[in-house]
Amino acid sequence: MPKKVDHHERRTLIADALMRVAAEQGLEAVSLRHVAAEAGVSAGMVQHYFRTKDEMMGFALSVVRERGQKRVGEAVARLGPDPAPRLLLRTFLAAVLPLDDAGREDGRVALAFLAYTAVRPATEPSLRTDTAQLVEFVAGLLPRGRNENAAGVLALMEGLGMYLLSGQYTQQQALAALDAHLDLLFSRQVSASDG
Amino acid sequence: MPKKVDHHERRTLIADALMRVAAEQGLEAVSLRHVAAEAGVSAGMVQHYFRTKDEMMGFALSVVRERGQKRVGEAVARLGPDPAPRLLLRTFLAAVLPLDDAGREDGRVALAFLAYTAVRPATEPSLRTDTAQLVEFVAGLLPRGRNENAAGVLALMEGLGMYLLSGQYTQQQALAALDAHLDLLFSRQVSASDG
DNA sequence: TGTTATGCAATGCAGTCGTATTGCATAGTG
DNA sequence: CACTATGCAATACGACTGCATTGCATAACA
Repeated sequence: MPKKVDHHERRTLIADALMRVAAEQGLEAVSLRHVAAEAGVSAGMVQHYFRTKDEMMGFALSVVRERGQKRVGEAVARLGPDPAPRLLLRTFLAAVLPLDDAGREDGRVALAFLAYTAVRPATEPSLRTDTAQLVEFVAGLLPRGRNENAAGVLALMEGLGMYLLSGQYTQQQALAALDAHLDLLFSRQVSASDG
Repeated sequence: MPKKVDHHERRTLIADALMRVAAEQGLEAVSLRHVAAEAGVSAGMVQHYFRTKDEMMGFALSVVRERGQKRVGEAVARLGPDPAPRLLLRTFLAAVLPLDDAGREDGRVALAFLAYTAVRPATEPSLRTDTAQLVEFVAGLLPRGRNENAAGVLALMEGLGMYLLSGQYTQQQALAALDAHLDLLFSRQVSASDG
């Protein structure tokens, strides 16, 4: 059999180019030829590794997700064993937020994909992460009686991400809002009925 | 001079069709001919009322925003004069969330536009609402000492909206998260709840 | 009633799209 | 060495895009 090429590597190379195009010019600018040019390869090669455009999009989407999970995992691992719940939660949330350039680029792409998949139910379950699991994870880190706020924490994070991406909040504002929220969650309060 | 036609009405008619297409098939499916077909008019007429596609997009975007503001305004006005801060805040937030079908459609379109304008700085300032003013508005409704949580409230709302649109949270979950957050913010006060 | 600016439809054009097809160089196998 | 599956490039094709242009009916004004 002929040439041996690392398929996955080639596909990732192309997916990276796709994400660069999407981050800079939006998902509508993503075409086979455009991606090929960005990747510095021929359009034929893109076709060779992805039989259809949707297949390419799907693969790129999976790369985005994996990259995000990897970033979060590394940030958390950097905390060492048995970190304090609040610190762990904050690290997790901050790792998801698009704070540095790389994160911003990924965030732009993720946002584009979100709008993209909002219309294509086929690829949706891939992006529709195990949010329920995330909610449980967050709930486990909150003080007792605050379990009901877990979903809100994730929503706050997502919203902060959007405001960051659209440039309406600065990094400082977003982190301040995040910390203010954590203050609220981890502060001792008297609630009227059960909290 | 010839026929007298309500320009704004025609443009709105076309923009409505555009939003229907965008809500159902995404913004990439928005083309002059497609929108014209959806509106039940000729492609030439669309061209007649919008000299360029970008002009049409911009107008549709402004319609989305106006519609949203109108919905919020009406919901707030329905409260009557001098509503309690928490009720006013909750009403405002719930009015922004995509809870009914109409809101969901508008939300889809808004999301598509968000990703769209994320790449086109020209139209961005139009969508980049006076968020700062909103933050101030929210801050004025929060109990004293909670001003720093205003930005977080907006982010939470935005995030809940996204989770609602992507189907990751149900209405009940989103409203529960919203109320749990309000409970936290208004911890000393009467907790309200309604469907 | 004639004039004319306007509303609107139809067509054409250059460009891009996704994809199917074809051709070929080549590296690994027998 | 001969063979062949594979990597990859190139091209063709029909559909679609935004936009410019053209033509014409008509309603308001002179």
